[in-house]
Amino acid sequence: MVKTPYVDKNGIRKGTWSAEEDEKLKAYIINHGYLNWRQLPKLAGLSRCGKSCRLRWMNYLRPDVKRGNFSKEEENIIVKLHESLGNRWSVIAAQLPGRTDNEVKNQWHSFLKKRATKRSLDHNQDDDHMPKRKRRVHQIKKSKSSPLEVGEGSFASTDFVVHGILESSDLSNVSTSFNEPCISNESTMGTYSNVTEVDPIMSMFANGNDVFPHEMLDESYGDLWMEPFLATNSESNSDLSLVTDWEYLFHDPLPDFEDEFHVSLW
DNA sequence: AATAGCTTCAACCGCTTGGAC
DNA sequence: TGTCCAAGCGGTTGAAGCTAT
Repeated sequence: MVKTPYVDKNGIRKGTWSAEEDEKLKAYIINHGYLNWRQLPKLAGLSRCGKSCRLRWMNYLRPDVKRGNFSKEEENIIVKLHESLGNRWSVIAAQLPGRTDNEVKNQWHSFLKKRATKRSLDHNQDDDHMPKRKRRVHQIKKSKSSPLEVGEGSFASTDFVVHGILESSDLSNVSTSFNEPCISNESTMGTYSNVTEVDPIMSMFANGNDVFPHEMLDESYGDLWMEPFLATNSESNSDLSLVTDWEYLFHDPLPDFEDEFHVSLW
């Protein structure tokens, strides 16, 4: 399952990483961090391009990468998030501590896609019986490359779009050896903190509830990436209203978490 | 046992984004 | 405002491993 190593015309090594290369990269990053991926291979004594080094570190070498099979809970999260976010693998992966976008993507294509398709078909049969509830149309900042409209799934044809999902939440008790920027999206996600509490939403989800709360934030709540999403207790709910159209999104009854979160329904 | 077809997943490629100037 | 560059993201590829015949 590996690509045969070779050296391209520029003398850049490609393909599978050797154990020696791994060690060099790891040692360099542990000692110096990674400020400039393009310079890094030179400084670390590697004949690789910076991109390749970055990928190797992010997807394989960094200490908090979780190896092994996906749990049922993780699979459920992927399916649910994919329903609302589409192929935004890095965003989805950010909700799965220790999992990379590449892993999530591979898992989706090799297994979960079939499951989700089946689920979607099942749900579509029920669409006519859905409760008609008033829905707010969220305006989204649409980028050229990553439109947020959902192109597939059971609600693709409606007026509903997801404004964004709060990504700054650290949904795990992630601990990392380094005080590095959050790896999945350095530019927007801040840093890993020493989070010791599991997010209640996630713990609820992990505890077997087949539901996942999506929060659609109104523009007025500010930059969605900057908001401290962790409304981990009721004290914080005055600043951050979590708005959801839960049943519409997931065709599931709204779970009983209104005690912990301020949930607005229309 | 041989082999064809399928699955898995590490790695690459090309495009987009965002910051600096 | 436009250009350049580094980093990030998602799609795709390729080869080993697995399974069915």
